[in-house]
Amino acid sequence: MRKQETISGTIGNASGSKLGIPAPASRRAFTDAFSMLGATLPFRRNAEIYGEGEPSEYVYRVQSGAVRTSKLLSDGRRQIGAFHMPGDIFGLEAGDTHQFTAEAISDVTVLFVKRSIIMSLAARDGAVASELWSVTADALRRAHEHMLALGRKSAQERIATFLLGIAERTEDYDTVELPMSRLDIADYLGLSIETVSRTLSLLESEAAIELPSFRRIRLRNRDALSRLNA
Amino acid sequence: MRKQETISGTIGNASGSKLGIPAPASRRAFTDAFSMLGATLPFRRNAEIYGEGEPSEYVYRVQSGAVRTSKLLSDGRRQIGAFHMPGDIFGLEAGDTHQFTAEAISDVTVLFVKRSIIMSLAARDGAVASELWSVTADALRRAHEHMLALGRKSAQERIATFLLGIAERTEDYDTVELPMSRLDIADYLGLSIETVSRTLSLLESEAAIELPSFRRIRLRNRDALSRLNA
DNA sequence: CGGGATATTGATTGATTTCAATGTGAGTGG
DNA sequence: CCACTCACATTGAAATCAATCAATATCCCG
Repeated sequence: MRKQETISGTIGNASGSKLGIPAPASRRAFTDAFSMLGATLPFRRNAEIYGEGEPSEYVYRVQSGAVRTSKLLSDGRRQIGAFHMPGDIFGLEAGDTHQFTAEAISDVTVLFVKRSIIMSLAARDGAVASELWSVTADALRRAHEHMLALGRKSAQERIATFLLGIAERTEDYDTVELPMSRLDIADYLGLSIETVSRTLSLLESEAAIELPSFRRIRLRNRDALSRLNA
Repeated sequence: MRKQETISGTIGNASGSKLGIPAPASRRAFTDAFSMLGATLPFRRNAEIYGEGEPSEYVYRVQSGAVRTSKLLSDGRRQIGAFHMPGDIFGLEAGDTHQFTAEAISDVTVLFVKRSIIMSLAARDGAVASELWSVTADALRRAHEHMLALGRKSAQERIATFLLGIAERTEDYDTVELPMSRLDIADYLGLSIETVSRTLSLLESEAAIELPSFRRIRLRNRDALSRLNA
């Protein structure tokens, strides 16, 4: 598998990013263009959407399901840069080839638009250009936040940060439905699956969370998690 | 090897970033605007240029010297996101407040321009908007590359990646003059200073590098380092 | 030529990984 | 509907890499 990437962060709602500049009315020019121009494409669980090193011809938006973007080292070690949830843009990168691999975590539907179309649209329409920048700058902010976790946080802190981050964009404020496997979480957080598993068990034993099933986590004590969020 | 920024970002020559779109003539519209409009400001070694959480009123370009941008955890653990060298843009972020602290590593001179001016310029001039996006997308690419190092690389691999990345943008292809301390390197690579020091010594004992003085490193065997670059 | 900051080196500890079973759950076919 | 199976997850024990604790050593500065 190859990889490339685009936006990172976590599950960031790319379209919700804010401009630093007063451009309120134009905030959705790019997003709207996507909705108008985008064609729909479905992918099965684990299918590759694009691979690292491939020409980056299209830009994507998650319609339903979840997508991971990751990079591999030559010996197979993997770093997931971001999980993309519905509404998130991915595949928008500097350069002509994807720096990441994008894969479907669950069955997903994406919208896609030719990159060249996005770019020429941006060249003509300042509002589009502005939102285009915002989406990228927001991804950068999340990437930086994640660097802090990877470089300086303990396993417990990384898990706590991850859980709170996911919960933020969940309907049910307290119960998180994870679309991704433990391995995905491990590769996102720079840990082994065993450490992820052990740390979740530990947090459960401390009554910070509850694990009703593999893919479902109930946050019982946000304060405890926030404290770990350093 | 070319001047690809592979690494860690840093020191990236922001103005040299490539668009994915044919926009050759406009590549320096933003950079040029900076040169025209920017006011000069000097900072002493270790002086703070701006602090995390402060309103992000200006955008900066390094004129001379080196700058680090970093984030702190509440207990003082620090992650340096990037080192900025002459020509690099920094301080350009999503949102109205800085997500980082920027400090002078050595005595530095920076150019700065009001963010609002940059933004309205971009709104009017597609070439500026395009380069603005490129600069940010390029920073994102480096951040992602660095995430891979922080999440998945060993100490030796991180150091090798770091050295090759810095050497890429050095005049003298073989001898690297480090503007930053071991502590800065450690906080950039997510290691302790002792591990940085030990790893450099190890690489020296393997004849991959030579350490004529604290701040100077000679690369004696790039292949050995590249092998570690995974 | 000192002196403090910065860096190296050594010894030890400790968090996380790795290796190794065991457990659990969802899907399939009888 | 149940049994089987395979992928995924948990748990345990041992090994390992890097952090921490602790002295020196070196460099740059005045």
